[in-house]
Amino acid sequence: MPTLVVQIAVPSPLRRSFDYLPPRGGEAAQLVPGCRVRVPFGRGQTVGVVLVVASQSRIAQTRLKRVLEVLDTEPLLPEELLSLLDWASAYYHHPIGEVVAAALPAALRQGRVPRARAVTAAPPATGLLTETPPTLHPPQAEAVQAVAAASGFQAFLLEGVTGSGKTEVYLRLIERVIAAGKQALVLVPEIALTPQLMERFTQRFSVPVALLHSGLSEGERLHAWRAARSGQAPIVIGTRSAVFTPLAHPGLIVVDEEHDLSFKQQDGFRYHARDVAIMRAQRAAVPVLLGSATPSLESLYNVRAGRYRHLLLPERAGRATAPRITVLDMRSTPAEGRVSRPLLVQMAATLKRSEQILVFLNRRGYAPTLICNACHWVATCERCDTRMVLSQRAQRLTCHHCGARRAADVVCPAPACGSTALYALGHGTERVEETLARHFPEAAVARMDRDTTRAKGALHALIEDVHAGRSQILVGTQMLAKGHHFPKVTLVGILDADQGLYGVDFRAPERMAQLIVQVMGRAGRGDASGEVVIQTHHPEHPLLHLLLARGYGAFAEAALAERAEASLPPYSALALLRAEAVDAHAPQAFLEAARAIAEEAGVAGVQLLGPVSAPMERRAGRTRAQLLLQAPRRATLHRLLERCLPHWEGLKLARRVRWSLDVDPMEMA
DNA sequence: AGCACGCCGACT
DNA sequence: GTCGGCGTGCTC
Repeated sequence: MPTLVVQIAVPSPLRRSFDYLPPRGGEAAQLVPGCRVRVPFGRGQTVGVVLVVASQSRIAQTRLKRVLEVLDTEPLLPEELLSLLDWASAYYHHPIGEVVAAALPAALRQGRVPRARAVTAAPPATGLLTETPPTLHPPQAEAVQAVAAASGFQAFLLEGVTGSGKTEVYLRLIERVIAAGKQALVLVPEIALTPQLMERFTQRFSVPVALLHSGLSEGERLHAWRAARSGQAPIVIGTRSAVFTPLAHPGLIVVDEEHDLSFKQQDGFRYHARDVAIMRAQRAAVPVLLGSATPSLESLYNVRAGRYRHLLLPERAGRATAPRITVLDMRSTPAEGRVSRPLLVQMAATLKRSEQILVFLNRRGYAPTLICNACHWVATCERCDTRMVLSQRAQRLTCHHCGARRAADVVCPAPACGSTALYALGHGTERVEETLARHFPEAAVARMDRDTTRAKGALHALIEDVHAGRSQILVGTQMLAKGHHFPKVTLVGILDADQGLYGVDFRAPERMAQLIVQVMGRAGRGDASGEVVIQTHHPEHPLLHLLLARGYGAFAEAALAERAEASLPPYSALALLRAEAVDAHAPQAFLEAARAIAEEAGVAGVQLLGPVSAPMERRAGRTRAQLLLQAPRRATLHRLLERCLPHWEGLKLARRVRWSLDVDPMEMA
């Protein structure tokens, strides 16, 4: 009988699996891929997941240790999911142990044996539906038909503005999936959007819905995870990490708001849940539906390349008219604070009609700068290359990058100044709220940003106040733009439409366009037609122009042409090697060594850009630098990364910095 | 990443 | 004479 060797994913930052001998006794038959095992590792023990049972190892037999215990009688992670995790580990060049860990609730990661829990039998409903679905309009019916007709894997991009009925398309498809005895996995960008979707689903269907997001307790998470894995929950809704939830009978994957940046994990295992969802659907041989009013340029590119099928939902017929748009050139428009006079006039008229207003500004706090009038000293963060943001009626300074906070200065601390003429420069949501409250004393002004929604239930309370008419004006950051439906809002003001447009990030125009379109979708959802006021300092920007004159499709077309011209994604593949350290020179030194290794790797066609300082060089007391790797073809880039990583890891300098590799970076900062 | 081993300064 | 600093190496 040949000796078996078990390859195991062990939770460690090492980019490899570990080989073990089967346990003593007759447990070998239980060593099925996807089962958890307890193994000796280093000094102690740890819990790993069986990846492969092989006949031999590259490690000398004598060095192999034995599996101590098999924790599961059947695989916790099905084959389909293991293969996906393996792909993700290779694609994102992230350690398999950490990737596998991302697919398990903490309780199971720690080796707890799942106890069969008494299943509370759902009150057996007579049918699948608890409400009668509305009639589909023809484009919706066509979309449903197209996806339902897919046999096996096929990717669809469902494009439709707010109110065009994307969710109804999801519901109809899910209905079919459930009727066929299968499960639907629905991914949403944020926790805040899960209750709304949950409500739509529980209103429509009389089946259990498993909800997975970061706000759950460990117990709740485990429960939902098991309901998904067992097939007991035909509908699984979740944020990013839910893309790795095992499903007994996968039937459909939906990625709602597919363009949203929250799908990209920004630390550790930097995967993009939308892209992982595509790969998962392929492995599970099920259709995948990406929905958005403002599809990412990547997805539109995939439509062009014939990889995705484009399903378009035109604006719904019932809607009065598209919102009327006014663009204001802020270089020549009088304003009160950040709010232009024409917008104030429109606001007054809207309030008079007892309608509601959203005011959007992507900057929280009172003012982004506290400055001395006498010597021009500016309050900066000690640990970051940034200014402290003045908050809470000028009482406190906060750094939005490292979280540092202190009392606002009353006297200028600059040597030999001592002036008391310190003033707030610039405008954040808090200050705009103040401006509007002063200008419209009779109206109730509310603010919705990270600061006012931190507390549990605060977001819900704010939304309720708008719905109940207790707030007439709502000032907020981009969280305003996401999915909340306020039927009585007829005016939307965007105070800084062009923010970041001329910055370092090549995705800035795409984000601006998405934001404008999403915010426009908030205006006039009821019977009244809406108005949108866009304030900008760059009304001549060609892409902004195109967006407002001819819509998102024309914008995307032009933006893609620019990307092609500059050989930027999706016309090339990027990876970003980042490094940071308290020692100001270590990151550059590490990246230079990394670059030298990459140059010697002998992979033609990869451009190495840098190392350069990160856009904000110092953050939280660490100096940051980055090296950008760009290749016309993804395969080329991967070949290079595969060759370089073992050498990068082996660098002595690597131990002196915190470094990370970001494949398909979404933010260059 | 942890965690140990290993070789040089301030303490009982 | 020891406790402990973090540089270096290893994890099947």
